[in-house]
Amino acid sequence: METSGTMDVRTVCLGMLTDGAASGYDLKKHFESTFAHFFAAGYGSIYPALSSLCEQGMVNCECIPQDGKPDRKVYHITAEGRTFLLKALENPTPCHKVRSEFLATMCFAHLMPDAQIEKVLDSRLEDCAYYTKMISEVEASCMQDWPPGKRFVAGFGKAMIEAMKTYVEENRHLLTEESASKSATG
Amino acid sequence: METSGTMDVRTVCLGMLTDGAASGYDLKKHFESTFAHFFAAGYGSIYPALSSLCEQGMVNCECIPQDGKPDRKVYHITAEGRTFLLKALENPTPCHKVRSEFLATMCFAHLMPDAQIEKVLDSRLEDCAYYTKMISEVEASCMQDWPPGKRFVAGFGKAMIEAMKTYVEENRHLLTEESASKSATG
DNA sequence: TGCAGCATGTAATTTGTTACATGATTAA
DNA sequence: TTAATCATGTAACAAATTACATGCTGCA
Repeated sequence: METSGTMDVRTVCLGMLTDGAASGYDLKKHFESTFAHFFAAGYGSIYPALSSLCEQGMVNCECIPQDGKPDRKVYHITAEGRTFLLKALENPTPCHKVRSEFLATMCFAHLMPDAQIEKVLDSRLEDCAYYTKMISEVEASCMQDWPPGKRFVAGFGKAMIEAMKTYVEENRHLLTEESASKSATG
Repeated sequence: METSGTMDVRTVCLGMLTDGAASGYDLKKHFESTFAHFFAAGYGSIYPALSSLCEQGMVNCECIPQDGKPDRKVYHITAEGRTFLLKALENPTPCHKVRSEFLATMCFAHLMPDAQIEKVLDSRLEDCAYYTKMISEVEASCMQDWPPGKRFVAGFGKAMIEAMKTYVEENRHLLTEESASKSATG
């Protein structure tokens, strides 16, 4: 039985190309903006992904010569590519995985000095602020062009980041000595 | 310059052993319960991690013979292991990564039939329910033994999952034809 | 003078997943 | 009798990260 595919870097690149032809460099920008909060990919996976899609006829490559720079390679999705993408989208239970070294670290907060814990929490809040700002910016610049799915996804990101920020702010006191002595004496 | 380590499977296993000696099989249970919402690891990474920690003197292995079953190998953290763990915890900016094939799929919802979108959303809510229940159960059974960090982490998981559930329930209507025709006619 | 941006790619390495391999005990 | 739990591990594979490699343009 042939199962429906997974949304790996290849397939996400293919999906991005349904919005219009683009180069690997262009796709990287999407991974750094709209997709940044839930799907990471660097040139080291994007370029091989596009080559492989090309070999398999999922995309066509248009080489645009440039002076000085390497040829700009603009990829267009093909009919086969669309079919393949639709198949990948058929998976009824796509995963949503979290891999958090932050939480793994906080599990052992009792082994850390308070100042160190505070730094870790502050850096997490900075990260939240970064993503919140970034999503708001991309929304402001191009949300009107987006299909409903992308709006849903951007809103999802904002909601999750906001929840993270709120939780960290409201519960960080649980992690420090101050609170330990308070609960011991209070 | 020697940078502070990362919280990979090895290091998380080492951290788990600060709670008391345990076997690979025991650690797997932690990965399936308390750590499940933010750190995945299977036997294929746990056993090699423990072997490698043993070789490097981070842990000692106590072999307990059993009838029928293979020897139970119980690992104890050593002083060097503790030093190494503390070093790993020094990273002031531990990452929190999301890899979501669910959101990647929803980006292309406009290419999917409504029924398919609904299935994907329902499966996501089921996943939320699973994690919520699981965290509540482990909290009920052993939260009193936990250091504050673990309580913080469990609460974090519940808050994030709750936020996800709420967002999906309140915004799923944005993704279907029904809403598209409503907004076109309304 | 130097850095950021444009623009591509490969190769080595790291990391983790999946499948394979074994086999007793116990409860439904 | 059949599935789950206990209990370990390896080998092949997949996937992605990092470092390497090149080189022009334009801004500060």
